[in-house]
Amino acid sequence: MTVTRAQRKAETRQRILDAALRLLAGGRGVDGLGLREVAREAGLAPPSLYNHFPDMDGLGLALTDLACFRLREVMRQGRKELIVNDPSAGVRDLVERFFRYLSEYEAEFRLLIQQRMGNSVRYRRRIHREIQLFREELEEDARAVSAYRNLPDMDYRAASEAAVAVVFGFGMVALELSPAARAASVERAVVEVTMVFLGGRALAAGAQLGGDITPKALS
Amino acid sequence: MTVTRAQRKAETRQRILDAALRLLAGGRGVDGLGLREVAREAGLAPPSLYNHFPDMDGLGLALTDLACFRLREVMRQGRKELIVNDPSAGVRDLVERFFRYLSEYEAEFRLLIQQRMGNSVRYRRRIHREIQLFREELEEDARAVSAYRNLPDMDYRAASEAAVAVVFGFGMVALELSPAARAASVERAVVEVTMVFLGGRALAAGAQLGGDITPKALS
DNA sequence: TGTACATCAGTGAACGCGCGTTCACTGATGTAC
DNA sequence: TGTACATCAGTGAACGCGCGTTCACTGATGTAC
Repeated sequence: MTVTRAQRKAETRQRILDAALRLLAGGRGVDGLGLREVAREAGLAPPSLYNHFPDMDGLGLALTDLACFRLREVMRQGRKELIVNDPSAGVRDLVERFFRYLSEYEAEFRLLIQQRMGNSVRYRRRIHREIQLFREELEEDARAVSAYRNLPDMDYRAASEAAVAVVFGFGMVALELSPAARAASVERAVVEVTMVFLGGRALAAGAQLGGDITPKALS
Repeated sequence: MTVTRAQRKAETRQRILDAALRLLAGGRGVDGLGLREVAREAGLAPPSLYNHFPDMDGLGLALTDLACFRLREVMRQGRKELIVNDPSAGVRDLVERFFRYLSEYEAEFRLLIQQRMGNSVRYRRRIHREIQLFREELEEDARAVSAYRNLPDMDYRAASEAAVAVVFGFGMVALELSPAARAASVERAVVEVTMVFLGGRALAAGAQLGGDITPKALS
């Protein structure tokens, strides 16, 4: 079987993206990437990049898209039955999936977070939308649990938003940590996400700060 | 009264920092700041900056220090009596203080968040420490509430960590919002921080995800 | 299948530009006597 | 207080450098007949 020109082109494009991600893994920002540097890392002459991206900004956008796509792909794998049957296990699954994503695609996550605060409105919007999608899935999951268990409604939007903030907060801190320390964070992350959803229920039940709380017997 | 040379120097230094912050307010990262650009904005010749900072990295560090100092200064003003007497008002006060900080020192906050994910280990550590201090204060506040009201202990560390994540999460999103939209976020932020601490109590009381919750009567 | 032509991914050399930084110098401010 | 000298914040000119990008070209791959 022969390899077509289009296939080779696609491969080269991927090689460029991979090279860029390898450089980003070193901790630098996407703004700090040089065209010549990326070309060198990819084993190409500098002008070759223009055969694949209109300019450096285009490369940045492609990287951002890649990272958005991956985040969605990985975080979409939550199993609905697990979540409604055993919400605790569902939360643990979510957190563990996120930490696995983090260890496997660290550079991409770093890119997302940096670009989220970066200087391009376009990228920021793109990433914001992606995070919103993630939040909406969590919100749906929380709704599903309530429905399945006949629990009273709560502020699903607020709870899912807080949970996302907690998870991404862990992501940002985890980038500084050794693999061992990261593993130790998983438990705390589970605890904190659990707190958020329990707090959502408590608030809906009329609990107030400064008062105590009793769990009702599980049905 | 005459103005000493040292005073003039300090003023010029401040003018440089202000100029840099003004440029950062435009949305760019600190890495994107050019020495000539900052000098121009400050009304100085480019080499003058070397009389105040060893190099551009030194300027970046000074900006980071400034931003850290301000965050601490603003967030330290919480009143302990308010927190223990009326924890709900305490949370609201905290959130409102944060949003006021955000509107007044937006460029500095942006700088902090960008540098937190930036490429200098030094800056990252510096900012991480600062956020930890903020968290520890929150933790103390939560402990104080429990002690004052004879409530059972909870996981104060996890709760304060989650609360900080929520607050900073709002900060990051708020940077994209109009002042009106920001004002509307305040309520949601209050709700979410409340959820976190209520969830801390609920978890300590043995509540589980998927179960319901009853508040005990306030003592 | 063979030939002539078109396409186009990749290249080497060159462009103008703004960067951070250095340096010798200026002149006002500060200091010693 | 007056004078002579030292300090040092600020300057204008210049440095070498690497940047993103352009351009004419090469040669393998693809296509038409």
